[in-house]
This record gives sequence, structure tokens and C-alpha cells, in this order.
Amino acid sequence: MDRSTGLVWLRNDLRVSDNPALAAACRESDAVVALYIHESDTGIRPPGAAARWWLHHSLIDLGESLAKLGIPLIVRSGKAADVLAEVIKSESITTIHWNRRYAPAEVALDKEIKENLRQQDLAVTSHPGNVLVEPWMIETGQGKPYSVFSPFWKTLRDKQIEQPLQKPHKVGDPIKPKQIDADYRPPKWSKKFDGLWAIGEAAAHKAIDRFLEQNLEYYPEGRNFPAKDVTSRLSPHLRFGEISPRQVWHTALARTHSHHDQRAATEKFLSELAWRDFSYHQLFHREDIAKAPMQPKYSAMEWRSDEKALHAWEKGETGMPIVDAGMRQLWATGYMHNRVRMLVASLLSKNLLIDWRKGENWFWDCLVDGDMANNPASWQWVAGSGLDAAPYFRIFNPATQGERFDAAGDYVREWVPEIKALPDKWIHNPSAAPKDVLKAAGIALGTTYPRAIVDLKESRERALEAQARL
DNA sequence: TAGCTCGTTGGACAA
DNA sequence: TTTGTCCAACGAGCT
Repeated sequence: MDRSTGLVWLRNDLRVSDNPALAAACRESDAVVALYIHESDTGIRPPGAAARWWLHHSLIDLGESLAKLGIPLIVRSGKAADVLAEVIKSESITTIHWNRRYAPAEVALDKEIKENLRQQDLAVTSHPGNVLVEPWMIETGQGKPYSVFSPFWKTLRDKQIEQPLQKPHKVGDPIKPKQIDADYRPPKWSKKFDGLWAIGEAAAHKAIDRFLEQNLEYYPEGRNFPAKDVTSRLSPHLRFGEISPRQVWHTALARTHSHHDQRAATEKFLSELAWRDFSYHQLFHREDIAKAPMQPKYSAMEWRSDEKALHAWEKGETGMPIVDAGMRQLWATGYMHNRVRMLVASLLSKNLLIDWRKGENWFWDCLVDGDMANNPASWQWVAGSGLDAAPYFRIFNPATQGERFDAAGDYVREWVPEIKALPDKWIHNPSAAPKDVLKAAGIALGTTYPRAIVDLKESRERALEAQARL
């Protein structure tokens, strides 16, 4: 008797519900096998260290969910085409499905693989599902990709976003999950993440439910205050596709319909979700946004080479409390509040005039949500080389921003405890504090806490001049 | 077509 | 203390 076996190649879609590729395979095949490849193809950006830790746990969770559906999850390393060929042979695969990805190098690789497999008379289908709207399905009146967010959002908002798919039915009796990443042990340093995060599809749905229930109404204002943190914390779940953007979209909308007063808050939240799509729009339509500035003139930017300053920034030892707090939060938790991400990025790329790509790389390695599209697009936005970037004169002042968004100093005191005895008045600017105030707080500048690494006023002028020369 | 408005997230300084 | 104004130039997107 002929039994057809479908293969689902999983990438950024580690979920069983609303997974178009998985659903299609389950629908049309008698048996289904899932595959994840740690890819070594050149041009394919491997996840950073923190994301790699997340991925490990997410695969274990997914393997268990798939096993309950009678689907084994195979995890391999190597070049995608080679691994696929092996698995297709050993599992007698007849059809292959995957959900699309959008970086130029990924698109090219997937296209090449698809053509090769089809030449071998295998049925290959790619599916949408990792963005709200496919990047080529949304364009300006002139038929061009959007480069300004507001009109992009206006157009996206009026689109009919596809309804999420149900979790597929069992294709066979439950099986015992295979061991995932048998030769991979999460690195020692990742111990610090244990207990901070709940990983996997169920955890992702819990996160959005909790957010909509508890935080949504405070979101439009509260999202700017790092100490309160009323954000959804969905970013790493979205990064690995433990939940799909359209699941988030429709879950939030469904909730709003029963709470009319929350409409504005929902709109704000969904517009932030749309920023993710806008980033993918850029990722798809532009050349390697992690490397090339989207505004070509920025290729001529005279970045400073300053390893010492870069290192101080990475370690959270800049002497700017809110910056240091953010960088330490990142190191300790794999995450940083969005407002603070902008501040630390502004300090690096503007005040320190260090190439944004160095910061982008650090984030990529440290963030559990380090995303192909969001991370480089946002860095370029702050640095000024991005689309729809802030006017050149918008340079954040960490002290002013700290006073505005962390007025009570709670965030700073949590992550920079060595200055916590400072009164609120000086908590965001210890380098300017009077001697007796510092002494009373037990702080010796340059010893127990660094002096400010740059003069904000001077470095601001320097950044303005450097950009004016472009 | 030509013109108009606006650009996610700000700062400095004057009044 | 708060409010208003200015800070490039440009090009996207709309009317």
C-alpha cells in the first residue's frame, strides 16, 4: 500500500496552530515528518548566542507538541539542501512544505532549493504566515514599496488580515519525542536566563492573554516607562514563530470588540505589531539591511573607531545610568525595554559616533528576540540611515530621557545598584552631582561608578556636524 | 501635474 | 514650571 509522507521544513514558525505549512502537510499526507535545520549555508545569519538558547528550548517544546500529533521532529545541522536531501531519502518523502522567510539571501536559497526539488519530481509548496501581509502584497499608489511608516500602516490597517488556522488533527498515534539537539548543551552563562522566561507555544499564548487582560489599557502611555514595563513581551515568541502575527492581531481585535473603551489602546498595540511587518517589508525589498545603510549617503559616514568606548557601552559602564541599566538588563536577561533600546542605540551611533553595525551585532548576540528584520531596521532608524528615520537633530539626551521616563529612578536603581543611594535629582546624572552628594551616597566617580564617557553637549554637536557633512 | 504636508519616540533655549 | 519655536533638506505620499 502506498503511503505518502509529507515533510514540513520549520524555520521561524515553531508552532502547531496557525502553521500553514504544517496544516497543508497534515491535510494531504498520510504521514508527516517535521524538520529543523541549524543551517550553515553562507549568507544565512545564524541566531545569536542568547537566541540560540531560546531556540533550543523552543524546539524541545515543539517536539513534544508535534509528538502528540504523531509527528516526529528531526533536528539536524548542515547545509539546508544537503540535510533536506538526506531526510527526503531516509523518510521516503514525497511532498515538502515550508512557511516563507524574507531576507534576500534566504529568499534566494529557498528558491534554489525549491527548483532543485521540483526537478526531482517532488511537490514543494511555500506558504505565508510569518508576517501579517506578504511584503509584495502591499505597495504605494505608484506601485513601489513603502518607505514611510504612516502610509504603510494606513494601508495595512485596512487590509483583511487572514484568520489563523486551527491546530491540525492527529496524523497518527502519539509518539515519544526524539531527543532534540543531543550534542548541544546550552552554554553555562545561559543559567542566568533560567526562570526568567517561559518558552514555547503555550507560553506565547499565555503571554498575550496576560497582556490583553492586565496591561493593554495602560499600554499607550505605559509602554514608554521601563520600570513599569506594561509591554507584551511577545518579541521572542514572535521571533521564533511560537505565535503568529495574525494570531496576535485577531486575538487583540477579538478582545477589543468586547471592551469598546480599549479600542484606542488596541490600535496602538497593533500599530506596533505593524512595525514588525514594516521591518520585514524593508528586509525583503532592500539589500542586506544588516550591512548596507538604506540611505546610501550614510556609506560616507566617518564613524569613529573606539574599541574602549564600545566595550564600555557593551558592559554597561558608560557613566550614563539609564544606558548602563539598559545594557545590563540586556546582558542579564536577553532583553531590553524598547525605550531604552533607542537611548543606548542613540548614544552609540550619535554621541559616540560608532558604527551602528557594531551595536546591531551586539544586540543580535545578546537578545533572545534578535530578529532578522526588526533589529537592523530599528538600528538604522536610530542611527539616521534608515527609512523614515528621525530628523538629524533628534539626538536623545540620556539624562533628560531618564528624568522623563524613569523619574523615580526605579529602573536605574534596579540595574545600577551602586548608585542607588543617590537622590532622584541626581540619579540620572551622577557626573554632574555635587561632591558632598556623591560622598553621602558612597560614590567615588571613576572608582565605584564610571564618569560619563562623553560630554553630551559636545558629542551632540559633533554628531550633527558629521551628519551635515554627508 | 504641481504643490502641499509631513516625517513614531527630541533638545535647547527663549519668553 | 510650562509653552513655543527653531533646528537641513528632502523625498514620500497624497490630493
